[in-house]
Amino acid sequence: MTQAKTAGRPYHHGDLRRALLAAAAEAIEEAGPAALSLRDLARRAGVSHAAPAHHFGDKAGLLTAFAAEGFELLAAALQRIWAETGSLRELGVGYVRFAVDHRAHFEVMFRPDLYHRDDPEVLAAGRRARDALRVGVAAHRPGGDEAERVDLAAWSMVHGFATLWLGGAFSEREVGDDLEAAAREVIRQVL
Amino acid sequence: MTQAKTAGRPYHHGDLRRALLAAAAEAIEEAGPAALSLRDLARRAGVSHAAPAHHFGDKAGLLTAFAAEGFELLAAALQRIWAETGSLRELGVGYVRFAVDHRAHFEVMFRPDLYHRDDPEVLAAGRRARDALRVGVAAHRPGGDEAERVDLAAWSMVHGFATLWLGGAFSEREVGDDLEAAAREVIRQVL
DNA sequence: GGCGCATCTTGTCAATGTAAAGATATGCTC
DNA sequence: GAGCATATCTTTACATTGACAAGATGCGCC
Repeated sequence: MTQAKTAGRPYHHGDLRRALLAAAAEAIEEAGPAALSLRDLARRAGVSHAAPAHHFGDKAGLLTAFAAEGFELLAAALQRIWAETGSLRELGVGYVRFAVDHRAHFEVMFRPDLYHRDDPEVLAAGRRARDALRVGVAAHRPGGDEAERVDLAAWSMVHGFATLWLGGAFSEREVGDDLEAAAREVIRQVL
Repeated sequence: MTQAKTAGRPYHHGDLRRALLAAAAEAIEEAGPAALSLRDLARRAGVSHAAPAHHFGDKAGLLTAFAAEGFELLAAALQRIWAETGSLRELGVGYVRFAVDHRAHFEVMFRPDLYHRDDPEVLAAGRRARDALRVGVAAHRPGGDEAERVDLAAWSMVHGFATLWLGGAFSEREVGDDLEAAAREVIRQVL
């Protein structure tokens, strides 16, 4: 027979890899990375529970690809912002904006115990994102050790702000509900 | 019979709750919170696989207690530092130091999808830690909105630095191997 | 001395990750 | 266009886990 038990479903999905990564984003946004289940992703994509293994090996393999995708997205977003505004502050706001808009990716990217941290693609994508941040600081404070320290401080700042916001650590009284406004005020403190 | 199958093990552990929390710290330091297994903790403590459920209900319950313990430890550490030095910078260094010295606790505390975020004990302990940070900023920059913004910036900064350090996001070239020195330099940027 | 209750064990079940082996489609070669 | 190698997906199976229920044990209190 040419059809599986579920009528209308072809034996070959066609674009399963992409579908699984999209399903992962959904699932993680709903319940966090800890609750992620490969079998649930397979169900969402309409394939058998063992299908994901072919594309990603194991669960960590899937999250590796997911993290790499996230770093690519972040690098692209930061490069676009820098090209359009040339503003270091906007670069920082963009970093925070990315964390909130791509919450699932962000939560996996910086949790390397969930994936294969030495995978070449993740490493390369991570470097691209990191470099996209660095150009802004280099332009703002050119030269030497000073720039290096400002760079670390700026990264720490926006990363911490994004992480705390996502974790719900800020009270309403502290930050209100306007993400970008709050981020801009905080970023101003370090520039 | 008064002995379980493993000779020498009494039926009652005596201090199982504390033993399980200690085992959790070990296990999480070894493999991260995602790989934590209640049955493994039970094995480490030398009790049956269902024993943890009595003290903590379920896995999230155990992590709730673990997070609360972490916030208590953090609050105590910060209060001690403030009392001894009265320095906002040292308060920040202490925050980073805590994250590294109590890595397992820190990694759970700010991941509320792992535990019961609305548990009264966690909420209270979290507030105590938060307040311990705030006093430093209030003393350093007294009065009004400005202090509020500096407070958020300082917290974001040290939290981001600690998180990125723990995640291995910094390269050796960027920070060297001296945690406190690197933290001090970065903190200086926001004060 | 006995009773109530907290503590811990044993047994069980559904769900999950992973591996192995088989089924099906796709594309390349001739 | 026929046949075959290979990528893709399914089925089956197994060990591990979290959670629940029911029973065993012993501590403390009257």
